[in-house]
Amino acid sequence: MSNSNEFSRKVLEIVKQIPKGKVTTYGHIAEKAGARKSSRMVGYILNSYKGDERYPFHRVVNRLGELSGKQHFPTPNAMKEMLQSEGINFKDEAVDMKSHLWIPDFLNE
DNA sequence: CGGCTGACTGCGA
DNA sequence: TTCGCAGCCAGCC
Repeated sequence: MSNSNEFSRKVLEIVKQIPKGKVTTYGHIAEKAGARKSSRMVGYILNSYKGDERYPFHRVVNRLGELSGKQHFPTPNAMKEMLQSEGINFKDEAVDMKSHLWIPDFLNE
């Protein structure tokens, strides 16, 4: 299997594991998927799967907690509303990373 | 075939 | 502290 397919498979697998009420970052996903420097590819992959309700893409934010992917949801506020309905707190337009950051766990493939 | 873009990030000036 | 840039690389002209 090609590296790119393997990478996207891992990325999607990790996204599915993000617990409700938590978020993680493109960088952490990329690192766990085996390509630390390809955080940008993570967003690219999510974009190609957007609309697929099997994955909680709204739980992926940038390293500052900003909703950099909100433009890709049906409405501009959809992403923030989904997160808030899961109990996530915001400081302005950014997720409170200090209490909601979830880091992919190596014990939980 | 070549250039540009993008749901990002870390580092150096 | 803020700002620019290289690295990443699959798609779309």
